[in-house]
Amino acid sequence: MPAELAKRFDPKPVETRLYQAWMDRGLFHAPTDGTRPRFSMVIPPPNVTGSLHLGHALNNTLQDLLARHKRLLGFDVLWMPGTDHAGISTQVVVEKDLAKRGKTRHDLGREAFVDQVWEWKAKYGARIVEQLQALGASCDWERERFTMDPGLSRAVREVFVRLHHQGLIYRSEYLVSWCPRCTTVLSDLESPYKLVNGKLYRIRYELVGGSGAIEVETTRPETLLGDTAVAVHPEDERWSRFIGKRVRLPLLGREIPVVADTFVDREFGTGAVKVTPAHDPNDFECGRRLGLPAINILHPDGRLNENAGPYAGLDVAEARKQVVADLDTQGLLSGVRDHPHEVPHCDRCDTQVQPLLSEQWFMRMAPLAAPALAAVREGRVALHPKSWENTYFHWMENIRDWAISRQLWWGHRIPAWQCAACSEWTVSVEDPSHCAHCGSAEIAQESDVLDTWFSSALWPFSTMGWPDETATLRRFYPTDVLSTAPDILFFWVARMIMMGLHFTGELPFRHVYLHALVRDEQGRKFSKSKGIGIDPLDVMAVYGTDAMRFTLTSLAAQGRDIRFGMQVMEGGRAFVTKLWNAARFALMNLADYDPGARAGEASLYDRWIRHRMDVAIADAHAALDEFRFNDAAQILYHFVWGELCDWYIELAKLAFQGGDEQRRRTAQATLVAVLRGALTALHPIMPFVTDEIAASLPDADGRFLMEGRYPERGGPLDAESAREMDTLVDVVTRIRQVRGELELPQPTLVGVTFPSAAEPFVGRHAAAIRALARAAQPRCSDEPPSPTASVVLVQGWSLRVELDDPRFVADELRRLDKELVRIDKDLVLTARKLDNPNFVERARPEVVSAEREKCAQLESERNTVQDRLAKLRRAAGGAA
RNA sequence: UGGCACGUAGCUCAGUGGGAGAGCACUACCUUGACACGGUAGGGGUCGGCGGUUCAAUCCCGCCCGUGCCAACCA
Repeated sequence: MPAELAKRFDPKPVETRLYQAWMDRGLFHAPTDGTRPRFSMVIPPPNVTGSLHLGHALNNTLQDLLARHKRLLGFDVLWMPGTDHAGISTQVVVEKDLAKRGKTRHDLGREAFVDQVWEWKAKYGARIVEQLQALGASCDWERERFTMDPGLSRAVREVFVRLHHQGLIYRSEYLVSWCPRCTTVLSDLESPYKLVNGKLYRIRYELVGGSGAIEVETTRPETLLGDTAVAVHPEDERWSRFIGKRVRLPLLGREIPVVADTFVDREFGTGAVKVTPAHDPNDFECGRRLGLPAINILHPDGRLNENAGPYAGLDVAEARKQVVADLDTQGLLSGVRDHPHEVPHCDRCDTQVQPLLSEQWFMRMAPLAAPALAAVREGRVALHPKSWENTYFHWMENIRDWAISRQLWWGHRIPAWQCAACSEWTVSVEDPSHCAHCGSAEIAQESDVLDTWFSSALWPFSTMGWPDETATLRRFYPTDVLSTAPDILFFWVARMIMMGLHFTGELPFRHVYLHALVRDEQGRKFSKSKGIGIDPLDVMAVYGTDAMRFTLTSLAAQGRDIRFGMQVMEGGRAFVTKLWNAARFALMNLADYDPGARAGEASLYDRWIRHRMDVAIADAHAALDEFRFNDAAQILYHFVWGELCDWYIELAKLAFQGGDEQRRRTAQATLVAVLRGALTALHPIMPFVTDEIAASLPDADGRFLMEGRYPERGGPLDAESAREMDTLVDVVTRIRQVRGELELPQPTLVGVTFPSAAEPFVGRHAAAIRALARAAQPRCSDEPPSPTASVVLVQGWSLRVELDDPRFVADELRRLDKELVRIDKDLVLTARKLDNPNFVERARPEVVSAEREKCAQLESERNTVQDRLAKLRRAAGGAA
């Protein structure tokens, strides 16, 4: 029995109720013993400290769309959800919390602090999951994973140990990017460059023995405390006489050599550069080449250490001020100028990163990158949009070793133990009791943890139980699609490909969809720190989740960012409402619908709308196959609004209001079928409103849309029927145009006269023409038109709209003049082409003949219009 | 600095080697029994600029300008 639908759709209660019902029914759970085809994805695990932002909303809407789409195609779908432990972010959050109580993590000690983080996670970690659920995400929550779960932690250890044994993980002293606030090393990717209004200081280094000085320029004068050389270009004549001599380091008085190295840019500054191997990447390389010592002047917390002599204890900024002042008073500062330049900053806390020499664990990337590069190059993994592949190649070809250790407490502690007796490392999955090298029991585990991305790189298989050969892994790995933000292409996607290939021998996914960046109305990137952003939960509260999902989907064009302001939501909401109202109309007319009754022969209108639905759904599927989400949304929007509502429902009213019982029954059957088809097709984009409506349809059987299938295609619409429907649409549209152009008062019923050749057509569609064009009963006659008629050409017929009022003659003359101008304009363009012998000879024949046809058509129209104009003018003149 | 995108109606954006499209906004008319978050019609664009290829360029190519992303970065 059809239920009544409320006058307005109220999203909130429906969303809560339906989501719970879907969960209760277990619709999101993917069985491992299924026999149907399978489809799987892993969610990009959001940061456990995070909350849903619009980028997540977009990405997860699209993934949910794919998941539901595949279910409707009959796949067993696994969408694996979970969160990651976000080492630095989470630790920072909990530390801030502690700071409010005047404590640091060191007050608690490692173990107690980690307990504290787990507590925090238990309390707030579910927030992001709840938000995903509010979005409608149909993840298999029974399988939810966290990167620090025992199973995933075991996978991390397993991978670390295997890579270490394979020589792909090593420990080494290296110049790393160091965040003094977080007191940890950062990877290159975690330290983006930002423009800083720095200064360039010119400093004199006096030659030992006193015959002159070398001037160098630097943006970080305080690093001179760690200088171990001054370098010049070997072929630089200005400085060649200094090479091999020694200069006196200002302030500290240390003697350091002048060396030659080709890395020096002769064009820059004085052409001489101070060398600080412990605190600058270029200098580090130079120092290695020339065997220079490296003097570390920094404490991990960013203050200067004892090597800085009198400056020890100052932080970098203070030291810089002091050093500059001292240089100045000693007359060694010969210039200062502004020098804006790019300096790496900590991705998490925005502190300036300090290059620092330290012992770290590294992963050797080149051997892992090679097969991952080949996989994309050979198309075994496809990136969408394809334009990202170049970026991927470039990065992978120039890949550098990955610093994987982090000086944090929250994360996967590195499974390596150093022996107090022999200093060797023992690396093992199980905690060892003694040194593998000398047997000593005095071993201590490395205190560092692994970069969070190390565990994320294993996500597609660690979530499925690897290294065990689980049923889930067998059935759902490798996955089909990964959808994610382009800014983590290297952080995450590339590393997953490398790890997947290395450890499972398979690519972790076939397709990578890199979604658009969501910006605000001014085109700015959303940013937590700058307070720029729209909370998707606010959007959902105001407009409804379906409206937001639809809007985001319709804006998700490949290769383009999304500018999102609240007002772009209006369209999505209007569409939800339109669908709702169409359903209300249907239900009003389905009160006595009998699903069991044999439907009679379908009318042209019935067959047409079913066909249009088939086409729309097929087109939408083709769009989804190519990740053209916006096209899919637009195709279905146009079908529902522009065809179902604008035409079919208006035509169905005739069947419902007329007295023909058989026509009414077939229209009912068609309406139910088409509405259910439209709801099913839209369900992946707008799951809530569609399921809510579907449950009210008279053919509802208690199952949710997701448990069903897309409608099966009917036969094609025969050409003659298609043409007839086109003609009807044209006729109605042309009459409406005349009404509009002549500004006829809306309630006026106009008379319409067709040529007698149109009699069969008019006989079949008189009711439709009357209703849709607001016309009186159409007539058929070949008599010449009366002077007050407006004549339009449609599908070869000369159609008359009877105005019956001489006042409209002037309007009609104006309308015909306008028409003539348009025709003439087109005619000139066409004639110009046809007069060009090159066109006639070289253009494709079908183009030429089409042009000829058009020309003939235009000429005939022109004659008719001119003829009509002449007659009207004569009549008007005669009357005057 | 290099690579890659993008620049189309007032706004947000589709699109294509053979007469420029949608939604919103705007104008006019319409409170017709699904819907004013609506209906019908209409106005509005040298498709960033300059060259080139072509019978034909908004589309292909080159250069330039503007915007963005990615990568690198000279101390």
